[in-house]
Amino acid sequence: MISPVYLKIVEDIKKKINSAELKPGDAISSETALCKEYGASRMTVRKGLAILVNEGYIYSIPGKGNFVQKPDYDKYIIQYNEMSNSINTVDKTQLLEVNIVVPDEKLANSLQITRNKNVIMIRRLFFTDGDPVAYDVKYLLYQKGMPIVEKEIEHATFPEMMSKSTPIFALKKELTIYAQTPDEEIKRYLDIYDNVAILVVEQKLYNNENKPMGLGITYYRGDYIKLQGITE
Amino acid sequence: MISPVYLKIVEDIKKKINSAELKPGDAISSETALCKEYGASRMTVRKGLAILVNEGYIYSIPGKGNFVQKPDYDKYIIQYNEMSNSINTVDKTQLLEVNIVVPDEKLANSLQITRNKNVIMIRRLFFTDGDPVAYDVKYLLYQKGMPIVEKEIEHATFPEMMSKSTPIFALKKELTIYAQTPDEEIKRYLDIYDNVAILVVEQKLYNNENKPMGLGITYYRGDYIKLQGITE
DNA sequence: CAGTGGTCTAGACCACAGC
DNA sequence: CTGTGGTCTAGACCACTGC
Repeated sequence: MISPVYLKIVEDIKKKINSAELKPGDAISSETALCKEYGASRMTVRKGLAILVNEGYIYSIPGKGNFVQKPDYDKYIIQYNEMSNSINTVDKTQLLEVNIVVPDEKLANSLQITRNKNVIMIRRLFFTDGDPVAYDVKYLLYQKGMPIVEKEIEHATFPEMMSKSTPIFALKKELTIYAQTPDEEIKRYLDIYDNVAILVVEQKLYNNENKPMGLGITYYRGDYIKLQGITE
Repeated sequence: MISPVYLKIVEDIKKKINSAELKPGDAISSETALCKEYGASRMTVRKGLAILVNEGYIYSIPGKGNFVQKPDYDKYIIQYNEMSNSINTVDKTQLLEVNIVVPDEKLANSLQITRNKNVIMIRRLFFTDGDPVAYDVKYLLYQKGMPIVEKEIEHATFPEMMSKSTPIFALKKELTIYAQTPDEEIKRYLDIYDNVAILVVEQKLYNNENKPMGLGITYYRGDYIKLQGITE
């Protein structure tokens, strides 16, 4: 295997950390020492260390040295949009309603607007293998370029709806996940007769000034849908 | 503001991307062009570009150039352990049972072991403000150095239990989140008389050879607990 | 072939830690 | 003061792309 020197440095130090030869808080050899050890220039050594910093293995204190970082046990990555995640996929959607509504107090608070502003409401049903698996409601602040054509809305995910009017890179999002029992309306939409729990996922979109641009709430049948997160 | 040249380069290019002046797939000025534009050496320019690559703004194709990356809409970060997440905190725990058990078929499959291996089972209750909010069950493969002292177990999170025997950096984890209705046992433990949905979070720990080392299942009262994820 | 990015060097000056 | 990391330069050679 031919590979760059800086990757060799990265691998060696990772091994030492994973095998507990180096423990959190321990100092790494200094950069000049690593230069000698690998017969490399300082920029090459620093390139390797920069990768370790980026991957969360070490951190630097100027004037002191490089040290082993305490890992973040609790950080998970979750791939989610309302129509697909790492386990489930929605294969059919049905548009129930597109309307301009006046927000109630809770919604106005959530979107940080006054109650005299109008909001676009979109209600949809999601299906997998012919079964209704989720009831989806979205509230969007109206903006120029916003899609109000039904064909554009029916199959779009939340960021896709917004990206018509806001540059995609500028969007920040927030997920809130909880469980609740279904009300009568949701039971009707999701064909629920027994006792089934609902997994609720709220998506909130912000623009780059941290102003809320939209709220989406998706009610999944708890016996059909699972979410999954993994560590890096 | 005094700041390094490479950060100036990063900010300038980010601005162009966020304002949609540069769109996904577009080429960035070549490295030599950026050198002239900023009067900087190539290593300095490349340091800036490396940051943009790392943050997911651009990607490189050797021999061709640097290009604007299509952002990953659907990636969320979630901070979770069974006792605290970004919204809720457990302030009291009660150890119900520590025992050696023989796994049933489902558990044996999940841990990829044969049914004649013994497994440590730990059952706990979690409280917030005096109310029982979660019922927690863990199954651990027995290993040398494993804590079987009740005091060590009662307040420990899952990775803490394992880190006594496995280097912490070597642990990979997986979360599965779903909703279900409580069975009688859970209703009893969580003081549930009405119709309350349960938010179930399964944690699975793997060592660095991707061998399962433990399974944890936490049953949260749906009316008490929410999880939250954010985009980077 | 010229232009691109990927790796690497052997220096330099700076700010900061700690003695 | 020495040793540390942070920034930066002005070159170099390589492999790859596309004409």
